[in-house]
Amino acid sequence: MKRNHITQQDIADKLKVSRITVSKALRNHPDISAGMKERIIKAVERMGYSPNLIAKQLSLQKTFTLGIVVPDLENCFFAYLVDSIIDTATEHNYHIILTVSREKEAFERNNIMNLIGMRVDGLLVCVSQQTSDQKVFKYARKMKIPLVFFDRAIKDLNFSYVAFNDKIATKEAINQLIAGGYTKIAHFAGFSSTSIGSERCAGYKEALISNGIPIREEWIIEGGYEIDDGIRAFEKLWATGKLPEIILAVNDRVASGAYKAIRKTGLKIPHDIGILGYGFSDTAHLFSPTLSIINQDPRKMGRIAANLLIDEIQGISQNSHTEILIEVDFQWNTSILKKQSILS
Amino acid sequence: MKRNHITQQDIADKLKVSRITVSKALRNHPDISAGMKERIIKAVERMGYSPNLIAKQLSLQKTFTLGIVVPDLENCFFAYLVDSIIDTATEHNYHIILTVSREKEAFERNNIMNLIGMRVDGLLVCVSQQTSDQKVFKYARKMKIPLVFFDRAIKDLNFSYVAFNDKIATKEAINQLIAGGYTKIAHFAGFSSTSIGSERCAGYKEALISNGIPIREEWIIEGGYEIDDGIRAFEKLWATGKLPEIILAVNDRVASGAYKAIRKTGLKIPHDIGILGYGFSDTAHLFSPTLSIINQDPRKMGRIAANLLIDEIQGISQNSHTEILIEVDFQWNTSILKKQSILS
DNA sequence: CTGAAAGCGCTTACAG
DNA sequence: CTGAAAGCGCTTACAG
Repeated sequence: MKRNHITQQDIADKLKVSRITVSKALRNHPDISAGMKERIIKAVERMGYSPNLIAKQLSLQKTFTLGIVVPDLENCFFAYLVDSIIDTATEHNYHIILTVSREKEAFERNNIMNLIGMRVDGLLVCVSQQTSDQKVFKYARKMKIPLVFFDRAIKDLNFSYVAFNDKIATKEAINQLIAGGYTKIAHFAGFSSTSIGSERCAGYKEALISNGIPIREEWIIEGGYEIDDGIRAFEKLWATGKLPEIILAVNDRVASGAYKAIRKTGLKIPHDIGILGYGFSDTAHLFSPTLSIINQDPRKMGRIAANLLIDEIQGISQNSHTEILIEVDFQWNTSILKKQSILS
Repeated sequence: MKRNHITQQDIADKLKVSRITVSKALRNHPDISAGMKERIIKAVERMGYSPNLIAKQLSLQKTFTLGIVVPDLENCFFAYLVDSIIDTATEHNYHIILTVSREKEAFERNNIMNLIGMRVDGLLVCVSQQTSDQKVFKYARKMKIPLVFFDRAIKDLNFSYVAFNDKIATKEAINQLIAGGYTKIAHFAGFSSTSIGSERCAGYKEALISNGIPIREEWIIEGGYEIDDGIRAFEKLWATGKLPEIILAVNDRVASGAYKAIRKTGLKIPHDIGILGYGFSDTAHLFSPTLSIINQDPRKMGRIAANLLIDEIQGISQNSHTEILIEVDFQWNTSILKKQSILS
């Protein structure tokens, strides 16, 4: 199927000038007279000219395109994040080529090589959980392609990265709960083998210890990251017969599972038991009662990562090894009761 | 900042052959001997050659890239949809350039013109709610760029489109509820000015009428599409003192608002009142109890739309004006009680 | 103020 | 089996 695109040459022919004149006029080059520019602009509109950016990119050796690799767009956190990256990129006149790795190392490698082939000006990568081979990243480094990791990073490669300060945020949130009069806090944890799981759990433990509250191992229930894991975790807790005042769930899906399991027993949230999760505002408000969260704002992360990358591309931030840990705030919603001492 | 990319010429120089030989060897052209191919492949790996796809695209006049325009990626429905488009595109070796219109006509136009400038092989567009000017779409048509609308379409332009069959799905779902013994069904509607709002409401009314159930205007509460609209709608309903058995909420956010407002009154879902929403499985299961839905599967829509577009690009489906209405199924989850008559 | 030349990195006929 | 020529649509020095 033949397309109908007009070229600068076509315009030049029509106007009986050289195509260089057209090219210059379109870029508002001082060489060209105002009158000629006007004639050319008119012709461009009349003829429906759309500049071939591919050709422009090839000749400029710059694509004004950023490549993104996310593990999974079905995770709404990443959707918000990508949305925010697109916002920031668009502001700076960059396009976005989006790829998904499905948490598979092979896909990730493929995606990155493809993006390099497309000669993106820079890469924004959240590494898959599987990734162990650093070859493709070393290749990007060798090719001097600016790359910024977000959310998850390979630390020993000296690329810039942006992440949440999970441990500190967790400690801070638990401190607030304790200050609010709570002492019995359980944790539905992820796997200690993942950085998310271990960081969050470490924050939980440290907060308790620093407040002189003994850690009860039976209140740390390692499970996973899905709804069913939250259900199972609560069932396990329920079976012990000793309930905490608060459950800290490792993410919102686990929190949702906890909601379901709690409801089944007839207990009421927040009156009989409170829940705290990690997540972000929009999802938290879908819950009823609204889920209290250690609030990890994906838009903030997206904006920071994209700006960092664009700065590196434009050579503003010279030596590409910046580490940014985003502060996370605690959002106390209706899934946890405020005790009297707090209200006053 | 200078990149370090190797070109075919570099490889040719190293091997003392012509760059055409290299080009042919890389495309596995029969002209080239097996021995030479092997030497070249080796050199490619040793030297870290990554083919410049931009140059390839320019010379082939084909980019193997699809352009997407969605109104908003923060709507998880679109996130799932884009994810599925990427899946399908990747299978067929297409890249994705993703743009977001924020429901703004000007952004949409800009995005499309940019994508055409990037010479995407085809466009996948969900038009913004604002869009009234068809100029940019007529331009795409004139340029013979394959375009497929999804979810929302401009019908009188003869482009292909894929949408959900909202009206029929609604009727079917309500029929099932009625067959299950329910007759008192209220509708928290969107705006009748939007196609989504009017289609769904029309399906609701037709189902009641065809079952001989009178329509009670006070049970059709027009509001909006957000959580707060669901809260307000239930408060209005509650104030009348006459509750239905089931509420049909125009989407999952409105359903979530209804959950909250219902809980506040002390009523229990599903025992005192049941809820049915439009949405998709993953979000529905976050609710507790899980939300019954008229199940609009975004992945299905994404896959169908992408395949349709790719077929048109490859000239398989010749005359680009296919309309596909996706059948929607009813997913009966725990937010609606199954009455005895159904269970048996 | 206008234009001819050379180049970006690839590919596709064509000739030998 | 190998390579020289022309082209994709743009841009950037350079010369007049």
